[in-house]
Amino acid sequence: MFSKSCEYAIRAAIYISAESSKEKKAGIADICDHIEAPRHFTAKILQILTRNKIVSSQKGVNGGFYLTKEQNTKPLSDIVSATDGNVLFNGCGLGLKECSEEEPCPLHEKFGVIRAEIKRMMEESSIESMAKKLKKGNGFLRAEVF
Amino acid sequence: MFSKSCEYAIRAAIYISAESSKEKKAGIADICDHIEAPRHFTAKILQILTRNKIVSSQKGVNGGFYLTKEQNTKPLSDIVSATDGNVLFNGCGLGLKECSEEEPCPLHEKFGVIRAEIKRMMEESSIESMAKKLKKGNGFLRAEVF
DNA sequence: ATAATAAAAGACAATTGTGTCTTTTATTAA
DNA sequence: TTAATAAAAGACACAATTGTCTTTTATTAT
Repeated sequence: MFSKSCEYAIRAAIYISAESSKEKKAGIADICDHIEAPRHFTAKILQILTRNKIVSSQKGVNGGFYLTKEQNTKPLSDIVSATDGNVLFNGCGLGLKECSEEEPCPLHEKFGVIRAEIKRMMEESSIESMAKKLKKGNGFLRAEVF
Repeated sequence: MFSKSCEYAIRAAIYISAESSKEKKAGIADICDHIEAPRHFTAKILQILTRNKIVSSQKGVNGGFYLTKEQNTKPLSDIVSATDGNVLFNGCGLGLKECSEEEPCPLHEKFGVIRAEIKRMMEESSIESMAKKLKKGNGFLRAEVF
């Protein structure tokens, strides 16, 4: 469904949000530990998110990634668009460039419904609402090590 | 959502079904013309489908691909499983290996609903029902050239 | 000012997905 | 039985995605 980049991006953003609520900035090493993601690759992805103003970052001592109040309210759909583009939200299920109401693919109608629901799900899920689940202990971003 | 392989596979299967209903076997060149897909790549994908008994093939003169009555009733989900595996139908939206009811990712519940609907959509759509739309002229597998 | 820190950026490597071309095998019409 | 046909199979080639490593830049505590 989503690319690896997107999966890491969402998980990282949620973790950063949770840490931000504790007034902490999160460093890459810390983030990757907690979401079980490859370090340098995730660093790149976070650069995309900062360029798109989805997360904030600060260099230097005591620096790291964090979210402003406004950024916290952003929907996961923004992360998907930034990493994977909008094909998932707009594209044809069978990959046809010219698929439309006038010239639909055989799956057009059914797929349209699904696509709209995916979009709605991601638009309705804010980063902070996801982080909230983490903090309440009924949400995980990696397998727990006991 | 689906891989290119899967998109071509579904489109090819639907076209073969439509031709089959006219008691015709479809050759690769013909198939690729009608679904706008790369020839040799599609040939490979059709090998996967025949190995999985989703389509039938016959070599030699007057040979080609066709569907038996039973194969015609198969759901598109079979094609997805054959080409892309079952990650889309079973996997975690955020790519967590260990995501479960007990240890869910923050998107678990919402994504579960979507995933089930995708699965249902593909299980409820038979190859022949898709081919029917083609034949009725309200379904296309490529941009029409006028 | 300096050293330590941490993100940004760039170069590169490995893997997977996609696509092309050629040879082989099976089938059938003649 | 032979020639023509069409799928199967195998060897590559190219591109995109994913992942690693190193260097640079900005920030801040001292």
